[in-house]
Amino acid sequence: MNESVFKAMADPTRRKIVELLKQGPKTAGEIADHFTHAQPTVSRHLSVLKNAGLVVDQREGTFIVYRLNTTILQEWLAWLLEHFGGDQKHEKR
Amino acid sequence: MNESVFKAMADPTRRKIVELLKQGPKTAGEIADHFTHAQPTVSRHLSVLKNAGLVVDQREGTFIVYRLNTTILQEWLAWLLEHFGGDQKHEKR
DNA sequence: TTATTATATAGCTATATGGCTAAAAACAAA
DNA sequence: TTTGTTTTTAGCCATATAGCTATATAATAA
Repeated sequence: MNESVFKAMADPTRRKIVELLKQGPKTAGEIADHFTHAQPTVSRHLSVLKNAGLVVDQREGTFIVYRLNTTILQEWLAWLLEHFGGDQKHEKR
Repeated sequence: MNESVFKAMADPTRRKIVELLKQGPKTAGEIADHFTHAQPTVSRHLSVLKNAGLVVDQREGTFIVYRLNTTILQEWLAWLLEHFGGDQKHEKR
C-alpha cells in the first residue's frame, strides 16, 4: 500500500475533503468554501490528495472539478482490514 | 475519532509494530530487534502509539511488555469504514 | 486587448516529525 | 552498595508539514 495514501489521510482537512467528495464531484472553489482556510491552503491539500491518487481533477472551462478515486480509497480500506482487522487468535502471551 | 490515532498509524514503523503486537505482547527490546533503527528511536515510536491509546505497557521486572489495545484499533477501523467505506450512491454529478 | 474569475504555484514562517547519541531511571543480582 | 540490564528521556539536527500572502496561469467575456 502506498505510503502517501496514509500521509494524505492523516490530515483532518483532507479527510473532510474526501468525505465531501464522497457525495459527488466538486470544484476546487466549492471545496474551499467548506473551510475557513485560505484558498491556496485548500489547493495544496487537494494536490496532496491528488499525488496520493485519492482524487483526480479535470478542467471544465474556468473551473477544475475534483472527484474521488473510489478505487484507491477502497483499496486502502481493504489493506487496513487485511492487516489490522479481524481477531488475534494466535496470541502468544 | 482521535486525531492522534491517525497520526500514529501514518508511520510505517509504527504500523509494523502494531502488526507485531497483533501476534501477541512483546517487550520493548523484542520489538526493537525487528528494526534497524536505534533502540531509543523505537522507544519513541512506542510512546507515540501509547499516547494514541493503541498500545498499553506493563512493567515486568526489568522488562516492559507492550500489548495491543485491540479496542482502539478496531474502533479506528470501524470509524474509517463508517466514514469512507461503502458506496457513494448519492452522487450529484 | 483588457479585465475578470478560478485556481495553482512560489516563497516564506512556524511547528512537527523522526532520526541519532548520551544520559538518566528502574529494577535485579551480587 | 555496586554492577549490569532494560528502557526511557533529554537534547540535538535535518527534513517535512501546514499555514499564510503575493504572484502566476488559464480560461472566458467584454
